[in-house]
Amino acid sequence: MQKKTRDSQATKAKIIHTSMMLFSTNGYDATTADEIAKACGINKAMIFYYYKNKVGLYGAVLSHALESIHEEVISKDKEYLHPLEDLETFIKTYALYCEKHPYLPALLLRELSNSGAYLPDVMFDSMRKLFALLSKILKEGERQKLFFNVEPMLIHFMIVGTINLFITTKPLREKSSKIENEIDTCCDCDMEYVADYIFTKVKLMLGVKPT
Amino acid sequence: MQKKTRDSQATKAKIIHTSMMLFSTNGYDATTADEIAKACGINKAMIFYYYKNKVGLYGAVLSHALESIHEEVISKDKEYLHPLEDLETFIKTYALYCEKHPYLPALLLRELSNSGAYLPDVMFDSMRKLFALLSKILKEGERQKLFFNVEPMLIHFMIVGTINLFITTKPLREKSSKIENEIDTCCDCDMEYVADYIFTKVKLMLGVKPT
DNA sequence: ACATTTATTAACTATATGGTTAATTATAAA
DNA sequence: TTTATAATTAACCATATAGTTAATAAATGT
Repeated sequence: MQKKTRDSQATKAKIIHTSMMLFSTNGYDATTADEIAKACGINKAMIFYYYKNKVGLYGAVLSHALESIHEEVISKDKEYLHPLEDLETFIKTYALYCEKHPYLPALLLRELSNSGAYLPDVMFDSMRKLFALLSKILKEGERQKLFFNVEPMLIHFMIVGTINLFITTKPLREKSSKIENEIDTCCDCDMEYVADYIFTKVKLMLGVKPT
Repeated sequence: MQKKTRDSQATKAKIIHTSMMLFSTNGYDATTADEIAKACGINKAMIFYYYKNKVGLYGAVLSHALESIHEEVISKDKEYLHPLEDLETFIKTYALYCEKHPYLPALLLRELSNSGAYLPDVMFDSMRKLFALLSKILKEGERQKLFFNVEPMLIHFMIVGTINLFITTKPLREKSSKIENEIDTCCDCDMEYVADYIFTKVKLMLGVKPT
C-alpha cells in the first residue's frame, strides 16, 4: 500500500486556485464545497480544516486575486503629478493585471451586479482604493487644465467596466460571431489593443489637446 | 370558512414580477422556488404548474424584462441615416428603458459576467440585436465621416456597460460614500444626467466636430 | 344540476448542501 | 523510540432544494 505524503502548503494552494477558477466560472452559489474538493482531489473536510466556512474561503480567494493590485496598480504614497502618463499607466496596468489574473474580472463583475452580497471588506476596500486612485489622477488632470468635465465614477465604469466586460464576454462574443460574422464583436482583439484603444478614447473624451 | 377566489392571470403575473425581483437581487442560484412561492403568497407547486422548471421560469422572466426593448430601443426596419441623433436616441432610450425596468441591468450583467450560463436564446438574441443596432449607427457615422476610429464592441461596453453598472452599483456607491465623502461616487446623479454625460463623452471620443 | 376542467393545496421525494466528528496516519519534536 | 502534533479520511448530520403526486375546490361547460 503506497504511503501518502502530506504537503499542507500545496493542499492549501490547490484549494485556493481551484476555488478561484470555479467561483469565477460558476459564481459563488453554484460552486459547491463537494465540487471544489473533487476538482482538487482532496477530501471535502480539508476545505473546512483550512477555512472556517465557504464564505471564508471566498474571502481568501478574493484576497489572493487582489493581493498584488496594491503594488502593481495602486502605488502607495506615490504623487500623481503627471495625469496623462498616470492615466495611461492606470489603464494599461489594470488591463495587464486582469490578463495575468484572468479570474478577477468575472469575480469583480459578479459582485458589482450583486450589490456586493458576499463582498468581503478586503475586496470592497481594494475597489474603493482603485477608484480613489483614478479619481485622484482625473482631478489632478482637471486642476492642471489638461482634462475637462470630469465625472470620476462614470469614467471609472467606462475604463474598468469595459476591460472587465471585454474579458468576461469572450465566449459570448465568439458564439455571436459564429452565428453571423457580419458583426464585429472584437474576437481577434488582444488586451493590449483594447487598453490602447480605451486610453486613446478616454483622452478624447477628457478633451486632451493633441501635442 | 372564506371561499378563495382564483385568478390564474394574476397568479402568473405575480410569479413573474416577484421572480424578476428576486433573480435580480439574489441571482439565479441563490433564489429558491420556496422563496419565490413564499414571497408571492402561493403554494410552491403553482410555480411548477405554470412553468416547467426553474430555468424555464428564469427564461420567462428575462423575456418579460426584454419584451419592449424591440419597440422602444430597437425599431425594426428603421433607417439609420442620422448617426448623431440616432446615437443620442440609442443612449437615452436605453437609459430610460433601464430606469423603467430596474431589474434588467443586474440580470444582464450577471449573464455577462457568467459567460451566459443560464442565458436563454431569447435574451442572447436581444443582446445581439441591441449591439447590432449600435454597430449600425456607428458604422453609418463612420461612413458619413462624422465618427472616427470606431470599434463598436468596445463603444458598446462603454455605453451599455456604464449604464448597467451605474444602476447595479448604487448601494455600493452609497456605502462607499458613507465611509468617506471626499470621494464622489455619483450618489446624487440621476439617470438623465448620466445619459447626457455619456452622450457628450461618446461624441468626443468619436471625434465629432462641434457644430 | 351535474360533469368537466383548471387552479390550488398539503404532503411527499430523492438528492444535494455546508458543515461536523472521530478515527487514522504522516510528520515533527522530545 | 516514543510522544505529540497536524493533516487527512470516511462517515455522518440537519437542513435545504427542485420537483412530484394525489386530493381538493373553484370555475366553466353542458
